[in-house]
Amino acid sequence: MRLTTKGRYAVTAMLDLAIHAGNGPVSLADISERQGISLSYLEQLFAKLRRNELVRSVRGPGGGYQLNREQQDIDVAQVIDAVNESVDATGCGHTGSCQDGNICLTHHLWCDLSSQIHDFLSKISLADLMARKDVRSVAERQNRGHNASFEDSLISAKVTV
Amino acid sequence: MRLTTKGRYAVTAMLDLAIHAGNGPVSLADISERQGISLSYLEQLFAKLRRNELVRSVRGPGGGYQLNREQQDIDVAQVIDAVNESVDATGCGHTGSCQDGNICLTHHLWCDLSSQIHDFLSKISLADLMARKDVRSVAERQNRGHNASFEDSLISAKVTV
DNA sequence: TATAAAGTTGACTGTTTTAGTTGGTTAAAT
DNA sequence: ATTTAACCAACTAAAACAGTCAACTTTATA
Repeated sequence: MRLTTKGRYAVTAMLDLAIHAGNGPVSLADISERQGISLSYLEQLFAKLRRNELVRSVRGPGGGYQLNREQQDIDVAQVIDAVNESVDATGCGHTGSCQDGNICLTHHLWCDLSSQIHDFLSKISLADLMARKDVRSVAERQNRGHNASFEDSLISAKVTV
Repeated sequence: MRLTTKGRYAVTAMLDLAIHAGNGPVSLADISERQGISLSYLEQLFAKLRRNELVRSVRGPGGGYQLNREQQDIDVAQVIDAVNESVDATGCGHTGSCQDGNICLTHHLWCDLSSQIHDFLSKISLADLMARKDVRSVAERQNRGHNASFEDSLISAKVTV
């Protein structure tokens, strides 16, 4: 199991997409600038996110990416699964052949851990993240830092509830 | 964050140590044979486990390793922390400087996940694992497979409760 | 229609980690 | 003295990570 910047970047980028939705497609260049993630690396990640039908793309000028489902229907586990090869803590991929055909001494422990993590992450949707105070204040800071129009910011968007 | 064979090996080896306690020190060669882990790799792992005072060693013939505390006082999180550099899901090591000095959009999410995992793993002790049916049946199989005396097996040991 | 913005794809690269191996040295029991 | 086993350090092959680079295709718009 691994959770590295790859999975973190993917979730961050998807959240950025959710935050800046409503003004049409969001370009990877914008996400790159706001979140400090290399553009070329984002391209790789979004190729996977698109293959997993979490986002859809619009080509040409003014194009970019959009969420392919409602914010409450995309959870963090799905995003990480899309770019990583799943959050599996076992060494055998749940097949149970960890020690030459048989299960190893700690097989069930890692199964339990895997489902624990997956449960936790799958219960958090992009909508849930958007609602969090800490997320909103960071988003606000990021919008101030750049040439974002006030219209484009989290506060003025319909997100304000 | 990463949980690979390194951490899994460490927990498996510690559990093997717990299972075969009571017959004096357990040699790494025995663990290597039973659990299918390279001897030299075990040496590296046990160097860290010893530095973290989870095990103590006895040198010379008949020597080996023993748990340095009671089985119920060693939990899975401690073992993984000893060989890995902790189960931290953040990229900044909880410092909060993920995006040039400030926290990134998803910082708190990874903090939450980290404590979730740590909580889960720290509540499972070696004694807990020993009590599990699946662990005991695997241990039994492993003892049958080798030249282990019946005295040495999990069932005949005082573990039977 | 030319141009520029943006996605799409594939190959490549430096670095780190993993999972070992090799080859020794010490310490202690026989 | 010999053997057993812990200790230790250096090295390695393979993989993954994080990212770069270059060459496309699609599409809006001037």
